[in-house]
This record gives sequence, structure tokens and C-alpha cells, in this order.
Amino acid sequence: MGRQIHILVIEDEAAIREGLIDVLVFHGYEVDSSATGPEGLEKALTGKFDLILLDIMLPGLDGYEICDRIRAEDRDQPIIMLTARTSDEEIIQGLKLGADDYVPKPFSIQQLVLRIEAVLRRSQVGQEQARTINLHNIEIDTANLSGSNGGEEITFTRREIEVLSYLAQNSDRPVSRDELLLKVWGYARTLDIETRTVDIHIAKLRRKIEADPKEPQNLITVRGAGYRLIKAAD
Amino acid sequence: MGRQIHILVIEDEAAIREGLIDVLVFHGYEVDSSATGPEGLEKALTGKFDLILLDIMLPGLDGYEICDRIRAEDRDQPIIMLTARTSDEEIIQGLKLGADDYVPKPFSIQQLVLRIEAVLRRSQVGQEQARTINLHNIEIDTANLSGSNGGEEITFTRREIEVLSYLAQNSDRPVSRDELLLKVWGYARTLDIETRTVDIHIAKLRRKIEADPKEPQNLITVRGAGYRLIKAAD
DNA sequence: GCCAGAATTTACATAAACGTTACATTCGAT
DNA sequence: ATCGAATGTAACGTTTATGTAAATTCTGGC
Repeated sequence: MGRQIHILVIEDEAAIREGLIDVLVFHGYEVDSSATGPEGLEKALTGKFDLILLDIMLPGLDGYEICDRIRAEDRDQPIIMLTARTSDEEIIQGLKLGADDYVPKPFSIQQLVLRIEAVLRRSQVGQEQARTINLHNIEIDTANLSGSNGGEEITFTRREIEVLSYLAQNSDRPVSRDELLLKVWGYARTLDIETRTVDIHIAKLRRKIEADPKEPQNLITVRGAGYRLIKAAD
Repeated sequence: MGRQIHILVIEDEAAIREGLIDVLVFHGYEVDSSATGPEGLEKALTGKFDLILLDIMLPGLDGYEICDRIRAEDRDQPIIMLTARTSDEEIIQGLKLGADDYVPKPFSIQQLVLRIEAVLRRSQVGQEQARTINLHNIEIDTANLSGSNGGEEITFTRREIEVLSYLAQNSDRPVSRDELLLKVWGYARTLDIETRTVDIHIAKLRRKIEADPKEPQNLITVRGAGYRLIKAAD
């Protein structure tokens, strides 16, 4: 069973919102929704959605503003804008603000679903995640929350596995604490970070996956940049 | 002999419905049926059918809607649509909505049976499930709802065996409570689950299959992920 | 309908995971 | 070498997940 893909729908018109939810759930997506801009933005900032469908005409906070703010927190968040306005100018403005696609209303469901799939494909979401992570001297089974280093069995917590998986997906670069908090914890970025929970989890992980936690080989610190996981050569 | 395969027929025309039932029963399937959309949907959602034959033209709730709702609850439910409409466009719409196949009326019985078999094969339904499950120190006969641990005979309830079978089929990984509720209990996917019935069944199973239920060897907890059955090495 | 066994809910106990605080240590620019 | 910022981590309190006895509801066979 693959990972569930999460989509957030921000749309004030109840009929359209419910319709979208039905269609998306039917297509196997996990869907959350908001009827207002501020609430939608707040949910969006938790960073846990694979895609956001965003209406432009919203009371209070409009779609452009929301898109803008989301992008400020997470440049890679896939967003599709929905709107009744169809002039090219508006479309250009939407894309300039960084929407990944722009679907004019009234849209056909087929059209929308195809575009959703295209955007998800482009953002590489939904591709099968490796179930096992191979590191130096240790192999980790993410589904089983366990690992083994030749002899003894090690167990991990869910959070630990989530951190490891995210680092493994991005093992070509160090990942910052902010990014981990956003993508794993679902925290909206706060300018002044007071939590040390990322560090604590890294420390716990090192105790489990490093032969010598004082001299980490697998999960290294890149001072000023974050943490980086070193995968074993295949 | 393998497990009985259950088919649900949703079809309002009595003549066709009865004819289908006769044919299917003759071919060895266990058949339930509904003459109306709402009743059919209800049965589809509550029962566990290996296949649903669904007429599109139904009074009240049409086949597309029913298909949609069923899929929202269980993406893997095999469905074959039946209809008098034969235009390609309609067929495409049916398949897009997730039917596994589409059989235009009037259909030949042979045709239909072949398609049914094809869909069941694809969905891997009806494949011989292991009748016995071998665990450490105990052997379970699923058909007989019984087991033995070298000396005494143990009896299980149907639900207990269903849980064991599902876990045995997925013994390479832990299975979450949600998944068990969906696949064994047939509950609609609810995000907030408050029932503890899975835990209770696990506890009862442990009392039966574990030498020391406090230290389970066969049916272990993977905290944060679910339960996993450990099969004995062959 | 009645009944016995099964299934489920309720309620509480326990254990593990989580996050914060506080302090120690290390790094790197000067 | 020195100092400030970044990082490491032990210890503690809180939250959440799991275990299970007991009470209640459900269900299928008669």
C-alpha cells in the first residue's frame, strides 16, 4: 500500500468544494479543505500537502496572497490555481506568483484530474518510496520501523523513521532544521526557532545507527546548513 | 476447496437480475442482489464482496454515483458495470470512474462470465488462501476455525480467523488498525477512529496463540505502525 | 422471541514516545 | 588562544499509544 497523497482544497463555494472533494477522494487522494483564506493558509503552512488547489476569488485573503505566502515558506509546494477569470493577463499573474498550473472555471473534472496528475508527476510526488534505506553497516526497514546492523535488531519510532526517510530522499544535500520542521513535523516556519526537538531526534538516531555516535559516519552535521544522511553505495 | 467467492448484483430489472443470479450460482459463486441503487450501495459498503456487478440505469441513484461512493470507501473493490448504453463516450466515463470493466447489454452469458473471471484474476481474488497458518509453536486451520499447539485444541471465532488471515497475508510488514478496520471489518475510512475493537481482538488472539501473552512471539506490536504476524520458517 | 457466544464499548492502567529545559561541548572566525 | 554561535545531550514532565478487565450490545441459531 503506497503512501497516501494529500491534497488541500481552498474554495469558498460549498458546492464546488464538496464536488472537488468527492472527485478527489474517489481518485484515491486524501483530501482536506478550507472555506476561507486565512484558515486555508494556516493549513497550507503545515507543509504536509502534496498539492494545494486554490481558488483565487476568496473572501478576505485572496488566492494570490495565499499563494505568495505559501511560496515564501516553501518554494517547492505544488499549487494549482482555480478561477472564473479567464483573461490571459490573470493567468500570467497567477503563474508569476508561482502557481504550477492554472485551471479556469468552469473546468471539466477530467481536465482537472489530468492536470493534477501532471503537476504531481512533475513534482515527483507519489513515486514509490524505497522501503529500505541502506547505510554504512546498517539496513533500515521503514515499513517495519526497524533495522539491523549485522547482528542485533534495532527499533525506531515513527518520528525517527520519518526523519530518516526525508533525509534519505534528500541525501544529496544537507537538510536544515527549518526544512525538517516544515516537512516532517508540519510546523509553519517561525523566524525564531526555540525548539531543539530536531537535534534531540538526530541525537537519538545517532545512538541507534552509528557505531560511534561521537564520530557519525551515516548522519553527519553540516555546520550552519543542517544534517545530511550518507547512503551506502549500492 | 477454495473460499467461496461473493458477488453482489445491483440491477433493477427483475428478469435480468434473476437470470444473472441463476448463472452465477450455477458457476459456483455466492450471490447477493439488490433491485435499487440505495440498497445496493448500502450492501456494497457493508458487505465484503469480491466483485460487484452494477447496472448503470437505476432508479434514484445511478450506477456512476454508486461506483463513485464505493470507490471512495475502498479503492480496490472490483466492479463491473452493466449497461444498455453503448457509445464509447459512456464506456470511457465508466472506466474513468474506476470500474474494472464495462459490459454492454445485451451481453452473452459466456462473455460476462469470462469478464468476471478476468477481473477476479486481476484483483487476485479467489486465489487459494493458505488454509493453514504456521506460527511458532502453533498451527492454525483457517477453514476449521481451529488450531493446535502440540497438545490441546484451540478454537477461534470467525473474526479472529479473518484478522489472522489478513495479517498472515501481509506478514512482511506491520498492518495498521486503520487498515484492519478497512479490510477486515469493512469500515468506511474514518480519519478519527475511536473504536478499540481491533486491540481487543488482538488481545484475545494473543491469549490463544501465545505461550506468554505478555511477551508475544507470534503477534507482535510495532508501536506507531500496527500489528505484525510472524510466520514460522518453513 | 430467547439465549449463548461473539463483538464492541467503556474505563482505567501502563508504557513508550515526544518535546522542553538546562547545561555542556565544539567549531570557526578573529 | 578567545569568544560567540551552533550543536550535543541528559533529565524531566507531558502527551499519546497500547493493554486489558468488565460491562454492554449485537447476532445467529433455535
